[in-house]
Parts: sequence; structure tokens; C-alpha cells
Amino acid sequence: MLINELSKKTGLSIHTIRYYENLGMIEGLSNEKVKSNNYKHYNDNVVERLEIIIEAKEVGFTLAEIKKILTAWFESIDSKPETLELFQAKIKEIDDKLKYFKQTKKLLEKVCEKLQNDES
Amino acid sequence: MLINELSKKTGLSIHTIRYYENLGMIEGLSNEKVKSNNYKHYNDNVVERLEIIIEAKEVGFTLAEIKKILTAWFESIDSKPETLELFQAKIKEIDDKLKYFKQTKKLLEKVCEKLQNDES
DNA sequence: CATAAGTATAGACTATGCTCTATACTTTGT
DNA sequence: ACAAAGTATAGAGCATAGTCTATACTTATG
Repeated sequence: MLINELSKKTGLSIHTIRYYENLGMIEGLSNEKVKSNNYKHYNDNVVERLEIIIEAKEVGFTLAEIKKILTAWFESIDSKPETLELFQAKIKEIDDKLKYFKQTKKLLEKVCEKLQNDES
Repeated sequence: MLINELSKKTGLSIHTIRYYENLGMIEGLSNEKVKSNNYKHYNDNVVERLEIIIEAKEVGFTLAEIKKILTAWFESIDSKPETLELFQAKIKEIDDKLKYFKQTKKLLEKVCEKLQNDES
């Protein structure tokens, strides 16, 4: 598929997709033999990668971190112990964040109660 | 307490604290009657506010959003239905994030497994 | 009492993550 | 064939959240 279709499938803007491609997070290939243009073609793996990017961004990973996740997951070149440690640390971070989320949810619920009481 | 002590208590840099103060998220008062300077004094309420800021930032709230949380919690001026709705929407967002967190944690655990298998 | 350390203010600078514009080329539809 | 739409590349611009520097004043210390 071309970038337009990829954009529609993922909900990401064409600009954003190109930005991610410039960062080396995804890669489209231009079919040099057949075509006179250099339009890039993206396969389903790219969709999968973008979906992981979206999900990981949602929980606060930086693009640099997500790039490492993708490399470890799809390329598995980077199987140094350091990388394993990085991800184990990240799992711990996620557990911490879960704690914070629950605290903040409680805080917000208290705020809501307070607002409702003030109103009545 | 002065800004230096506040910085030490919260772990935030003096620069960051002043940045938050410029945004109107916290307020220090200079004791105009007694002193010749305009050094600002911060009370324990400011520490509390900064701790809320740190916690809420941790779970991905923007500073603008956190400012509203603080206003609703401490000033309770802003008890418009809109504000209540904002926070109820935020609680829903947090629930969504919890879902994403669990997914991402699973992904990372799989990545770790994969890395460990490749190594062996 | 001189000097080092702390404080205030304004503004410049940085990093991240987009977002948009300009330019140029390619393809598609009528 | 010609206009409209799609694509590529480079680079400018923007929002958020700091971070740092310069300047100037105040306070504390040997």
C-alpha cells in the first residue's frame, strides 16, 4: 500500500508517518525495477509496527524507546543483555505507573465528589 | 520556607519551581512588611501542590490540566459542570490507559522472553 | 567589610514530537 | 493532453516543558 492508505489504516497523518520513517522506526520500499517513481510501498508489518508505536506512546514511552522495542521485537538483532535489562526496567516502570494511576484516579474521584458537593 | 528548601523537599529544581510559579500553578508570598527583599516564602500547601503536580505528570497529564485539578481541589472556585465533566472524562481516560498499560506490559514481557530465547 | 551564596526577573536556548510549507515530480481522471 | 490529486524531500514553524544565562539585588559568613 502507499502512504495514503497506510495513513487511513492507522489514523496517523501522512506527515507523522514520514516523520517516523525519517527516525527509522518504519520503512517503506520503493519498487525500483517496475516503476519510474520512488513512491514507497508499505506492507502489513508496517501497520503492525505503527500500531505498536501508537500503543506504546499512549503509555508514555518516548519514540527513542519505542524504536528499541521494535528492533528487539522484529529484528531481534539487538539481543545484548543491556537491552533485556532495559525492558525489564521498563516493566518495573510500568508497575510503578500503575500505582500512580490508581492514586491519581482516587484523587480525581475525590475532586469530583468535592465539586458535586459544592454544587448541591 | 524559601525556594532552596522547597527545591530540596520536592526534588524539583529551582528553575522548574519558578517555571510552575510563572504558570500560576503555585504561589509564594513575599513578606513585604518585615523584609527589605522580595524573597518568596512557600508554605506546606505549596509542597502538597507540587507533589500532586509530580504525581499527575507521572501519569501523563499536561501542566494545563494539572492546573485545573489544583484549582478544583484547593480553590474549588471552578465548580462549573464543565469542570466536573472534564474530570469524569479524565477518569475514563485513566481506565483506558490502564488497559494500554497492561497490553504494553504483556508486549514487553514477550520481548524479554524472545530476547532470552535468542540468547540461549 | 568583602565576598560568597541565595534570590528575582527576563529572556534565550534546548529537546521532543509533531505539523506545515515549498518545490518538484508522478499518476490518474476526463 | 491537461488539470487535479498523490508522492518525496528539505526545511521552517510550533507547542510543551523545561533549562540555562545574564543581570541585579540581598543576605550570610569568615
